[in-house]
Amino acid sequence: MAKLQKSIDKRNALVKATIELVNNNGFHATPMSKIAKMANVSPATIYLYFENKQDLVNQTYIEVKAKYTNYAFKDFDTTLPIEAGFEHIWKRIADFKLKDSEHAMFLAQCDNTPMIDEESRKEGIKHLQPLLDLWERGKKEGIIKPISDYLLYAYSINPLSFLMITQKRGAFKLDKTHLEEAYQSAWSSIKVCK
Amino acid sequence: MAKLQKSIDKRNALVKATIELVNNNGFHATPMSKIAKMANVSPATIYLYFENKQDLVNQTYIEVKAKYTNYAFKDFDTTLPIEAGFEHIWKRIADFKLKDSEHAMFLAQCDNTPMIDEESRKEGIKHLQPLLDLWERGKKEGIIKPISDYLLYAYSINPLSFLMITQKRGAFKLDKTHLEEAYQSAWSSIKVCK
DNA sequence: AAAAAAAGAATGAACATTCACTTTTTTATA
DNA sequence: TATAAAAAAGTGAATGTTCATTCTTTTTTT
Repeated sequence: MAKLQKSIDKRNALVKATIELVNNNGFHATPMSKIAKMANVSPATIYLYFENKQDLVNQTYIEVKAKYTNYAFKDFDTTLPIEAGFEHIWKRIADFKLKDSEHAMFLAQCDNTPMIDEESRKEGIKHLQPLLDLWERGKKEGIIKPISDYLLYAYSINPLSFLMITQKRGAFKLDKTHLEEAYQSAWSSIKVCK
Repeated sequence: MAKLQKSIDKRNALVKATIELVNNNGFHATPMSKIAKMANVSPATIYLYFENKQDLVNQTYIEVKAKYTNYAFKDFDTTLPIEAGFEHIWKRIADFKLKDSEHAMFLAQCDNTPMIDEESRKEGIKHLQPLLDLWERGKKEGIIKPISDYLLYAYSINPLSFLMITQKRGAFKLDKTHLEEAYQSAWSSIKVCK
């Protein structure tokens, strides 16, 4: 138990260090030695927990992605009406992206780079189902536009990544008002408009 | 003249090779030696045209960004009504992102990575002014939502990057119909809705 | 005392950049 | 216009560094 405990702590420290360094320097400039130093561990120790650097990054990605989707769909009530259900999920995702920007930033970087194995990427996408189901239902009820899920995602969810990155760069700050405006834009873009 | 000609060819070949390799392998896995090989040039020659790797990447970024905005605003008529003007720009941007996906992909990767100097990044943003002017006018006329330009961009333009990447990964194909749907979503998200 | 975990130092490969030399182009002179 | 000296462009092979990974030894746990 003590042994396991200790191990998990080190593993977590390594994952945390990876996220932090990749966020600040990019994958191309985060050597194993720095990861080890930041996690207070010898470089050799990393290899007790991970096969190699790629494995470390893949596992980190999968872990962060899971944290993201868990947060997004926590307490989601599938019986909610479409708009309320969407608003709930949207606001939780917004919350995650803007408050936990360390993790969100890491995901954004992974999602736009050939840094992650295709396999791990697929692993990470799996958990979006509840949102897809909601959209499916919304299309049937004539509330959501009958268009590809990729389009719905691109317009209603993905903009949050851009806003998060922009905010992180200090170009502007997303406050409560902006957030409500953003939500309205997201909803306008996918709802059926008369 | 002959001399200049030759130089520009090599320089272009280097820039082109950089784009291609960074697209396929990521910045972290494109060594100068490969860039040189792909451009049919000795590694040492790169340093006749660029200070170092960072400089090569920065210059490539600025060049591609300029190509993008030039394309987007070519023949733009500032006297067009708001919606028609927006549609024109939007469709040109869509055209660029989907048809010239090599360049668009490179920009997407640069925009989400600490791969580019902050200075070069600023250099690249400068040329978006015509769109911002259009929005300004649209807000005054009560046609465009009176919200931050960052929000307008996030919802009406940025989704195209996501769609381009998704398409590049082979997950789905953006055809004519999708494109019209995408435009409608973009416009719905920023227009004032009664 | 044996096994597991961890460490620091070593290894070898890959890399960005520079060096010393060669080829090509330009310029100046006849 | 032809030619030779000078300059520029280009090269392949070093150079020194950085890095991922492994090896050997030490420390901790069982």
